[in-house]
Amino acid sequence: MAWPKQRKQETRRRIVAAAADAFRRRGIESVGVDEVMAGAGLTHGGFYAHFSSKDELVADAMAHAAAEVGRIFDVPAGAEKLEAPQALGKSHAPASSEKPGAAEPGIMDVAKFYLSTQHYAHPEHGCPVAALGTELSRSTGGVRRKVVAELRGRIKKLFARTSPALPQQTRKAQASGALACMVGGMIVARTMQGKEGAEFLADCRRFLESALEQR
Amino acid sequence: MAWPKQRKQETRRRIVAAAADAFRRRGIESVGVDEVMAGAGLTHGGFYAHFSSKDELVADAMAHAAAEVGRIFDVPAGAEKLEAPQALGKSHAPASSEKPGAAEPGIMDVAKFYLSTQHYAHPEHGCPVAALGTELSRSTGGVRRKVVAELRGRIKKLFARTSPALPQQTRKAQASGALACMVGGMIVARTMQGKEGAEFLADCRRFLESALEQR
DNA sequence: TGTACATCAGTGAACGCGCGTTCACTGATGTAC
DNA sequence: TGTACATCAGTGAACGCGCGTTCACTGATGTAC
Repeated sequence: MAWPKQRKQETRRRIVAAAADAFRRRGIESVGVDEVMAGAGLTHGGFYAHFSSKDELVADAMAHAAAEVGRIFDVPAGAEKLEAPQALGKSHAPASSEKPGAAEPGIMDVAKFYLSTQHYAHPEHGCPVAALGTELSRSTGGVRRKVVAELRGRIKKLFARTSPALPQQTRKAQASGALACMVGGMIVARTMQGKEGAEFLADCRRFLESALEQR
Repeated sequence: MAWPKQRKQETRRRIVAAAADAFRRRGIESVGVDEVMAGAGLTHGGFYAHFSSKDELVADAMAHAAAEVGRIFDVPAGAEKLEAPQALGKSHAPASSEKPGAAEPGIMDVAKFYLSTQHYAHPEHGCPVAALGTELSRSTGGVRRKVVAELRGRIKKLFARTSPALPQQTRKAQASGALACMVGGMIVARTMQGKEGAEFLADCRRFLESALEQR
């Protein structure tokens, strides 16, 4: 072996990160292999030393993007403090669980990060479903499998944040409905752009807050 | 003039309808001019006798698609019966305002059509935002103007369906939040596909129903 | 320690296909006489 | 009523560019001796 064995892996990771960024910023179909490779500081010819096709890259990039925001859905063990994940750090709205020992973690903790102006302003580091949802809804094979698995995981985590006192069906509806509101809210807000979009986002937060209040 | 003067207009309308169908089914970037023209029973060469560019077609197709589903957002005058629009006809869930003289028209009447299994199964005749939202969120020029105007109109109409007894801000949050839930619900459901997606949709309906209940 | 060698990640030119766009042509239709 | 003509919606070949993919080559790095 003439090269450091882990160097190729690191390059691949850099390509995946550049792809996850570019795809979320400008769309999967609009971004070519050459643009991704340039984003990773490489030339396009080397691409196929790492991936068998653009589709393989897309699948990896979606997994990478999902992992980047996945943390905000995680249910903290016990009443631990919920850290703002790096990607969406400095949210304008501190999660209520940041008061340690206060209320147990609820869906609103997630929603406040998801529907934050930070996330709004940075699709390239945000949820891949919010950035690429309708493109992904038409995807197939490995890409679609990964996306659907991610969605299932999120619903499960949101469900775990609902009140155990409620009937199962209500909890499930809250988890699904809140996810829908988050995804749709971000997509519509980003379509509107600017202040109008930011206000739409704020309304979605208010709506969810009220909808998830003690029932 | 050697040709019936309205024939060209009819052909153009046919092209726009074929485009609105194809775009919503398979995405704007994935559908070529030749595919649209074939869908209208024509050859691709004739396209530029009707449109100056593909982008002009996209703008027209989005307006056509919006009009096709726009009716379900309309506020019926007084307590008139709300007809299921042709595009989403035979919804599985009859709108509550179909009981004439009963409750005034609410957001749930819209949501039941929007989140119906009919709409779920037929993106090609459904809401363009649900079918193409993330592609549209990156659009510019005439396309984006038309889409944003459509979104504003919908929020206005949903607002008009909220209870005048509620504070303005609550009504606005309900209109925006419900729209977000509808759009995101349909996008996520269609990504999941099959029975899983249909169940997700049903949960979104339950969530909205509960969230919009008297407050 | 120093030199020749083997490896292979990355380079850059090239290929081929698809798609938006152009254009010379056709042939169906209505008009003029 | 019938025939020649003008119009122009629609045809189909072609162009050019972008993009996914391939491939012969390079040159930086570690190893052998």
